[in-house]
Amino acid sequence: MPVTLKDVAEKAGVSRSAVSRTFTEGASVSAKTRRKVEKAAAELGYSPNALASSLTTGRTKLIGLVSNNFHNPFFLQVFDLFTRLLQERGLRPLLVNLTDQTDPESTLQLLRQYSVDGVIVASSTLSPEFALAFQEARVPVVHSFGRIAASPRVNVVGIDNVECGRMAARTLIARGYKRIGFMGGPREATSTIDRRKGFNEVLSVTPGIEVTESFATAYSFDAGRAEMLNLLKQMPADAYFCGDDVLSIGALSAIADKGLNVPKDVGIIGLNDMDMARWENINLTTIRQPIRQIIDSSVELVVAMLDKPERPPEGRFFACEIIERGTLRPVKP
Amino acid sequence: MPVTLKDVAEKAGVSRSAVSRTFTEGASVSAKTRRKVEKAAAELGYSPNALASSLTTGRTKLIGLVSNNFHNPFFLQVFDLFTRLLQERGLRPLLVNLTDQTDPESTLQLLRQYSVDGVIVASSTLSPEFALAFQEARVPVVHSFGRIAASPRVNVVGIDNVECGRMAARTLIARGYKRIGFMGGPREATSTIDRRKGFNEVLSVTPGIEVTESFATAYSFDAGRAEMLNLLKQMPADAYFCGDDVLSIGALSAIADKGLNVPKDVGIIGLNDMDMARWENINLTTIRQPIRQIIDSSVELVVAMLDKPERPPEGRFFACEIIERGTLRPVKP
DNA sequence: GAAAATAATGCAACCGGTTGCAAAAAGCCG
DNA sequence: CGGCTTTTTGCAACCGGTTGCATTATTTTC
Repeated sequence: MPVTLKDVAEKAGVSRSAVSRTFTEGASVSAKTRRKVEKAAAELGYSPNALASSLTTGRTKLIGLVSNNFHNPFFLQVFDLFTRLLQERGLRPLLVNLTDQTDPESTLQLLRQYSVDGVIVASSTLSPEFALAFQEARVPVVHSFGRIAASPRVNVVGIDNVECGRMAARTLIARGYKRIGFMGGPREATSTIDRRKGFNEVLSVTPGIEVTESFATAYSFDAGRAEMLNLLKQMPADAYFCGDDVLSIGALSAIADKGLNVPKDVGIIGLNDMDMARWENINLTTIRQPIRQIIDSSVELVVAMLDKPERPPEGRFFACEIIERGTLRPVKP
Repeated sequence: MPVTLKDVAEKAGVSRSAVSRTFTEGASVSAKTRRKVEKAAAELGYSPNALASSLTTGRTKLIGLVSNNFHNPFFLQVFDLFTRLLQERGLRPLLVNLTDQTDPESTLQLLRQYSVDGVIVASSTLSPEFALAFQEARVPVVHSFGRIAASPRVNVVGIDNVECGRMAARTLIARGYKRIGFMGGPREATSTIDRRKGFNEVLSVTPGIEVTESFATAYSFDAGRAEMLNLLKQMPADAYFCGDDVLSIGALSAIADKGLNVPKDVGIIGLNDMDMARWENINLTTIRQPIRQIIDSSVELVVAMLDKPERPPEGRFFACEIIERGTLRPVKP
């Protein structure tokens, strides 16, 4: 039923090769032939089958977009940007929702069956090993929002979470908070581990600070709220560095429940600067992750891999900045 | 470089057909051959190329997932569910972000190039014509969150927005509100048109009610906030039915800014019951859209179309329910 | 205007699979 | 064990394209 190359060739009175060349960038076709072919193609409503051509060219222009963060509104922005940027380059995102299936094997196999040209792993919770499995299978891969490494074994684009931990600590110290809490995301997430490390690194060399720590079970509102409700049962700290923004918002709701005031009674600083953080009824002080740059760079990197698959892995990390809003008290004069 | 059917056939000492049959459900292969083939395949790490096989079978198991709602957090839930349900059935979502490109032609062509088996259009703002273009091109299509029609020309799954408008109106009347506002989404969105219709239908036959109406420029926080700030310049109504939840949250932030109390000074009812609506610091009274049922049903319908492409178009609509939370005053005793 | 260089074209093989068909192998029966 | 039925197997053609190569047409050059 769908119209093929052959149909167009017959209608235009030329060979199949001629039709194929008409639709191939930089192939040799005379103006006359091209005209005939284009006319026939338009009349028949022909458009070339990308999958058939991929058989010989070895390129599908499909990019696997793999994530396990379908509950964090921050990632809607991530998907929006990724899909737009990929589309702009003529690439097509094949979306994979990992749910709790974090073993790379089955995903690798799936994406191979579809001959994706490359893979983007968008996750701040997956271990570097996940992306590494693709790399080892010689599938071009970039881990976005992944863990920093001095000499990465796989392409990674993201932020320096250790440095973010330091920034958070310094910020809280500068505001004069003395009893400070780390309320991390899931214990095993690399982002949690790294942020905690940087955070403690600074606080441990600062005299007169009392540090506590706890972990939410997920990067989600409910987990943040539950954890903060728990913390509020005893005497809470003066201020918390929360695992991310959505966790922070959960914590804020718990604090409001208890009738405490933010930032007077408890201060909160988040991380991500998701769209919602600037909403006036949330107004969260947070550490901004330069999402646009991260995603731009990830796409650029995966495209570079397509052209040069043997390109050695690279790590690209972007600086974060503190976004001052209303959930921390002002710096002491 | 990747291992093919031929490699496996040679290693196993059988014909290519034998290998193909081993991996084809219900094909005739002896146990002995199957064993040999599976052993060879495992050793070589073979997995069949889904795209090559699609050439002859005519099935890619790719489903185009098309949306223009990448800014509404409600749709993260939508994408989560769609991808999970499709994956469970062995289907692969090819994601298309419409941005402002709402002309179906280029999307249709794109999805044809990739020979998608079917298409799901997930949008409450696109006109029915969008999905219709696929239908007319004989591409199995389902419009999710689309507009209700008595005898639809294309498969649609969603809610009855007119009835939702009525529900909202009745709810506000029951609470004793007299000065009532409709704060719609984009003027041209079918969902806006329909909700407004049902809303006015009820209010126009209720004596003693004063109705006003206005429209936000998008289903977004900022648009909701801007519109409400505008409304608050003059004397606002007692209660508003807002286009959707994210719009409602924007409106709530504007109201809080002005120092007014919800629900005492102004009442708000939204629509969707997105995850965020139940967050304790939002606590939005809203009309719940049965998202799970809608998406289940959409996937089921698109699968049914794959098996029977000539299936006549069907409309499936689900009932909504009022979710009482904190943004409307209680019913008068 | 003829020879040489360049461009355009079609043939045929190939990409990685599937499948109808006829031949071969295996199973069944008396 | 021979004849008959059923199952398994390989051959070869095909799905919808691309591409190297040899052939033919066109252009350039003197």
